[in-house]
Amino acid sequence: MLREIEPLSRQINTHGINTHGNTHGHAPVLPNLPCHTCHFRSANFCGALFGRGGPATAIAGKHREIAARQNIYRAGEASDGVLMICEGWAVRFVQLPNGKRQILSVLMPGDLAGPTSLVEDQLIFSIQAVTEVRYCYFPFAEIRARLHDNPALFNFWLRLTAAEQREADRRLVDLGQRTAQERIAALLTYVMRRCEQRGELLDGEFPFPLSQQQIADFTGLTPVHTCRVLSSLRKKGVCEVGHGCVKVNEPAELQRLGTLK
Amino acid sequence: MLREIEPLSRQINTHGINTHGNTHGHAPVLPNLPCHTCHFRSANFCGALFGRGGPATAIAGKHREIAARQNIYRAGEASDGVLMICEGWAVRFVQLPNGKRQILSVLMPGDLAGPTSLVEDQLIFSIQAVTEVRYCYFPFAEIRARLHDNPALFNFWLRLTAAEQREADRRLVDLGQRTAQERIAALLTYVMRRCEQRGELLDGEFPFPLSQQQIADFTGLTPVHTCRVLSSLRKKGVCEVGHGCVKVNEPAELQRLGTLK
DNA sequence: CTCCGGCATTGATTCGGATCAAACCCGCGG
DNA sequence: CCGCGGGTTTGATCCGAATCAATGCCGGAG
Repeated sequence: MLREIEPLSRQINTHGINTHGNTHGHAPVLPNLPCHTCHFRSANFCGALFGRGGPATAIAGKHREIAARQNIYRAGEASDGVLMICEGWAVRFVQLPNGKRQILSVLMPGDLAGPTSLVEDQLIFSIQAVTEVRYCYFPFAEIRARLHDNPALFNFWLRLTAAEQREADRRLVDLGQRTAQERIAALLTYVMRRCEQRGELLDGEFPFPLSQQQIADFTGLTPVHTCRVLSSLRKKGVCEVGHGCVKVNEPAELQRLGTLK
Repeated sequence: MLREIEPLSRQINTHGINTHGNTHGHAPVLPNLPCHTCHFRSANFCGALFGRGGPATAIAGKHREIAARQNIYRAGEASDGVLMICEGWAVRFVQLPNGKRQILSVLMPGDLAGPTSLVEDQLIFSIQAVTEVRYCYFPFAEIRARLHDNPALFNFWLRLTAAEQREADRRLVDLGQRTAQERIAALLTYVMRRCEQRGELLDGEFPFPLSQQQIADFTGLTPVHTCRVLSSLRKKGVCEVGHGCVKVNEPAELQRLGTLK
């Protein structure tokens, strides 16, 4: 059987959740969750930003929370800051006029959403919470100012943009050259790796809150065909996907399917 | 009739051209083409890098030249610098083990190749000259050092990475959601726009040295199907592609085909 | 408990693009 | 002048994924 992913709500905040698609500009700030209790206080971006034990309040990253399925950011809105996912999953996507959508990337805790948007601009993508999401918001001006006199942050930023570019390149190859099965296997492998790093991979099992529709939007397929591929993977005994998580029985085989060619 | 694209060779250098697939590390440096004669001396990257009329030699960007079809950079090679295309066209692509390739982006004069690789790394893509190419090479260390005390360069860099990201996102949508005709129309429109900016769009006609095979590799299609789509566009009277250039009869229609949905 | 609505599943059919194959065109070397 | 070879064109066929459609499966509201 598949382990359930526990909804990370509850103990934090069940009231006051934004339920009508607001942007981060309107999502409620959580007053009782300052940076010093945040999981990412000393990791990745925040670690570089704050330095070793420096005062977290210097650059007021504000924690906010938003319910699943709500938009965190909508394409075209004014954007004067960067946000980091602290808890939960989100997707960065482009909404097409004909109703289709392309998911550009999956955002997991620690990820910055649209980091290259350090330049104020009309962004073409939107961001939507997949699960309930707690995130943190940093104004451009603060970051840019600090990039100059904070070498750690500067290095982090260069590495980050490089990594984003490389990931985008990889996805381009996926969508341009690979079959449905390969794309889906690649996605599962990618998420598995990331969960492994976060210590969330237990016995081949890891949380996976994306719906089949969302997998389809990510891989450029239809939900129907996505379902068939997942069924096929299940029949082959490679893995099972559902109920908010994935159980991988044959990691090597999954890896092979996603890397091949 | 279609206007021929004049080979930009000749008056510069017909001897000494690298004809055996070397990397920039081995391509001959052109001693007689210092920065002060370069077309891009005061534009884009170089403009920001050198400042207003500052000494071009401070950061010795070295001009090199390479013949069409040769590799400028090969995936996996050590990379300790950034290169800028000064003259000619190149493509940035991923070579797959099964012989297929995915072209990630088309590089035209003024473009930086793999700019996000300011971090030394194993790059997953290669770069190949489409026409004869003259390019310029800048070591990472120099650029990084100058990013700190050169606000113009710093801003340029932020804008550049943002623009790259946005372009990658757009391509992801193309490959994930659009039909063959739409992808090809989008490519032609993109190149037309860029040529227009460079003043190379005359009477709907602009240089286009990509082969059908290369268009196919860019769009994730087969050369055969690419040919069919081009034929269809020709029959519709929208545009003609061939002999190194494109003649667009109905820009609005081409635009529509590439943007639609 | 039952009804209802959204997601997942499965089958039948269609269609866009790949693949296979043959001819064609044209520049080039001999 | 001829023959060669790489890229282009066109036709016939195949296949992967989309589309259309029906059924099943919960989970939540009443």
